[in-house]
Amino acid sequence: MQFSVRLPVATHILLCIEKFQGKYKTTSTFLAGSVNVHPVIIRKTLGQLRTAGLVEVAAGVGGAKLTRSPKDITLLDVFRAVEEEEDLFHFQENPNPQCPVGRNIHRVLGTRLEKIKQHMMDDLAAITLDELLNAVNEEDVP
Amino acid sequence: MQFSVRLPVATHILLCIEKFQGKYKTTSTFLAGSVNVHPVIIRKTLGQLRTAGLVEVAAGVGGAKLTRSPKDITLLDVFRAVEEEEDLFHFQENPNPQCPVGRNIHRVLGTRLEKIKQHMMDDLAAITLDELLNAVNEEDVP
DNA sequence: ATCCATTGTAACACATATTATTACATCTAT
DNA sequence: ATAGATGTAATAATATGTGTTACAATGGAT
Repeated sequence: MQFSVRLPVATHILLCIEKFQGKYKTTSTFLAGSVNVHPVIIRKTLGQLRTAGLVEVAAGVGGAKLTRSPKDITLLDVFRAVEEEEDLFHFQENPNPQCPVGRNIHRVLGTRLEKIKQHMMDDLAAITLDELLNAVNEEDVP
Repeated sequence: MQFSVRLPVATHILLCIEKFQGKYKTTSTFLAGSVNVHPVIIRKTLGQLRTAGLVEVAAGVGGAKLTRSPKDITLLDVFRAVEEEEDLFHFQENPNPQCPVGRNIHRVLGTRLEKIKQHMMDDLAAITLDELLNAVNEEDVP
């Protein structure tokens, strides 16, 4: 079990948009060439990022740009843009209410797993696009 | 995207096994009645827990018991028993190596996401079956 | 020794989520 | 108007998760 490729792909897209701003027109086809996915996947993901207010896409003419500084965009913003808001773990629907374990498991385990998810969100919020871009620029191994 | 029901179900099973030890024979059918899943799901999960060395199952006669104290079983043990060992996020296979973002994204983003997964594992390791059982016993709302 | 409840496991069915692809209406600078 | 681009729906292919049936193997009880 692992999270889908959407967060990594969306992050890749955002990094490219910023990195190539002013140098290339960052169209879905251009971005697809770097990420190596179908341009429609790029457009769908850009749509999610646009809905989340992270990018502006030039309809018709093409190309995208960030709506704010990479310093002010975190992986949590990206995560929320492309993933559903839900519990980290899926719970069994109808445990037996006549069993002391069955009638308490969701609350007892759920509250603890919720904290773990919160930690994950905090960790994602601590990573900015700016940090990633600097790492890409500085640690580039061509 | 969320993790499957396996960790919660496996935890439920372990709690029942300990809670009802000596009072009921914890067969797959008995456990299935508390969790509310098909007995075969219970047997499969018990098989994973057995492989991980967390439980002993009495073949033929039926019933299961923990191999060690609930104090010494953490949710990380359970997680590892029922989930594959893999990255938290799935990465795109072949990003463009000629693009500075494409050729660095996996390393730059991957190392950071790996730390997040490690935090998650640490959090899971801090929760024992004993703690959960106490919570179930003490906070029981019949 | 046989019986019977139970486990272990394979096989299959089904639903859902993910990713890839095609198609096409719409948009906008030129 | 045209050309290149986006937005989005529809579809397909694949993978994963979950439910179910079936049955051989196990081991205590009789």
